[in-house]
Amino acid sequence: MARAAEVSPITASRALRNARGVDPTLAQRVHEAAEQLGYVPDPAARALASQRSSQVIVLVPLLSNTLFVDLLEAVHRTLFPEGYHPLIGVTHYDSAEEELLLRTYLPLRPAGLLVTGFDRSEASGQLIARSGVPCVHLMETSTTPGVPCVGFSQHDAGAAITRHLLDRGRRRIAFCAAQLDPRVMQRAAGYRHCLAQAGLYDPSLELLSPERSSIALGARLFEDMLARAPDVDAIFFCNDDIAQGGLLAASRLGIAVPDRVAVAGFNDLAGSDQMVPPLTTMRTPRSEVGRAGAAMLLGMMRGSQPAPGCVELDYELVVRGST
Amino acid sequence: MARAAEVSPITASRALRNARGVDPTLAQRVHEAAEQLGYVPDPAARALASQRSSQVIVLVPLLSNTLFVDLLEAVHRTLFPEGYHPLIGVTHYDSAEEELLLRTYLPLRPAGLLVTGFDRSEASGQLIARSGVPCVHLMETSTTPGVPCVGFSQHDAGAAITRHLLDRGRRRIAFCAAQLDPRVMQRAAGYRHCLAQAGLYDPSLELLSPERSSIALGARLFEDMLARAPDVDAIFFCNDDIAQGGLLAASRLGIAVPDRVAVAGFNDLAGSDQMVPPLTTMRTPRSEVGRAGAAMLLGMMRGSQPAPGCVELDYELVVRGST
DNA sequence: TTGTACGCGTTATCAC
DNA sequence: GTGATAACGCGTACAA
Repeated sequence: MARAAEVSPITASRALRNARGVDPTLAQRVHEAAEQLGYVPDPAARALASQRSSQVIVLVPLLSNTLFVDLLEAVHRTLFPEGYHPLIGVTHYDSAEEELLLRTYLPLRPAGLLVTGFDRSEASGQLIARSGVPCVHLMETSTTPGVPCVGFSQHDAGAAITRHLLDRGRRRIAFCAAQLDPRVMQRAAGYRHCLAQAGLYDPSLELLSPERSSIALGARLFEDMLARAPDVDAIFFCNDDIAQGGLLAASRLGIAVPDRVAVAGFNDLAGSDQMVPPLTTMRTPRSEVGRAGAAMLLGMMRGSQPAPGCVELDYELVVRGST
Repeated sequence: MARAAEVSPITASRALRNARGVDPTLAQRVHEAAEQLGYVPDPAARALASQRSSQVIVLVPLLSNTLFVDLLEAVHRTLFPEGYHPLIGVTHYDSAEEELLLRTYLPLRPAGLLVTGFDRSEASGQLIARSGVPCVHLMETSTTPGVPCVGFSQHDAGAAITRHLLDRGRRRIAFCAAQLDPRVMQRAAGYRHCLAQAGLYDPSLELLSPERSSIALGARLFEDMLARAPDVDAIFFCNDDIAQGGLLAASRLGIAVPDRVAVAGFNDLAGSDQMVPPLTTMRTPRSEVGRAGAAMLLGMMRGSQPAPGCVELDYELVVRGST
């Protein structure tokens, strides 16, 4: 290949990497030769020599929540054109799985690492830190300075939608949650904070299930909640999927929404706008989190000087018929 | 590391790969030494020397359809414990994107390749063939012998659910579809075939939209279909998400399901059992497709002698309240 | 700006 | 069953 372009191998190498310090004429010749020969540099040899691959490990809890699909989509759109290749790992909210994924993929010497939230095992944290691989945390914000992260305040967003229910005149506002991951618990804290300030917090109106979030579970939680506290006049579901399940249960049981019970969700997932009635929810900036997080990582991978801090994004209340 | 175990590097290499022809005593010593040192073989060096990595490229059209998420989950569960690592690529039903992904990832010298269906560009097909990488096709079946694939007959499944509607006494059976990928069109063919045999095929009852499948689109298709042919007494939606949208539209418009119009979906996605009324649908074996496809690939990667052919799996009609 | 010499960490080959 | 040697195909470091 270098022969075809009549340059030394190293010049070809530099030209193909678009490294600086190569005569444009030679670079041109190299690119043409590569094109004609269909030459593609071997990523393995490249990784071995440079101790760095073009892969970026992206760890998400699930793919069954479209939230993370949107996030991944944005990450891909941002990284791929820059020559970095996302390698998706699914943790299932399991720190042991996350650790195994890190042990498996960190030896690939990835160029970067994108992880969800801050909650992980001690061992995982150390694996990341000792690897020296640039890492950005997504979906949450941190108060610790110097930690690269892009997210929004789950706490405040949870409080904001609770306040919306208060503003609608509701007084017996319940909270139904599943999964109970850190971000859900932060929303729960926001809910409590908001109601406590209003003097309306009642622990018996919280229904927390460790089960995997699903539409079917939402239906069950809705029924359980109404059976337990028939006087509830609003329910804040921690995620749109269980909120949709709640709305469907209401429809099945003939319970008027929002007249008898208002229903609010979280994340504005697909289909929420099509429910009957349409679901009030909090639109969270997951695509923007993916984009900005990947962009921050790009900077770090290329050796940005100023240590990037924490980027806090906005969420948006979407008021629809269910409240 | 080899020093620590007091053996030559090559013996260590063989021991760690569990290659045959190593004294169990030495192998033991090597494994212990690796354990103590926290030694992990470098995948890049391994790939460079052996011309083969442990990665398996998996190409799916979308992640927003939980069908493919289930598929990927099963693939991961099958490959990962065997030391192979799925690398997910999303094509968005775009052959140019698929080709780019192949051009990008094939140079990694993956151990195997898992692709969705048979419909791809000439160039993509050649890239795969010339790479020599073992490849299994998923979700469809092929009549061509010798092509490794795991799937089911989309055509017959489409015909079967249409027959169910006939059996329910419906005579004006419509077909609503989105996305219009090859598998959707095969279901359409099954629908036509079934109705034509019954002498009830009416092209004006087909509504095909190239738009991306979604709940919102399903609602729109439902309304359009009823406006166009008020005498429709059943609608077969090509996928559960648009079927769910149809049911929600019916609920919103006060159209009785199934009394006025029966509704059937396809794939049995999350939430279909929670609809009001619950959605009749075709349960497709995507997890089994993932598992069996990955298992077939495992055989090929390890050099199975008998060229694996086509595995055809079963689907299952799930009758619920909507019909 | 370009080139030389070397090494990255592992496995293939072939001898012992 | 085990080991010596070489090579995999690039990039780094330094020299020119």
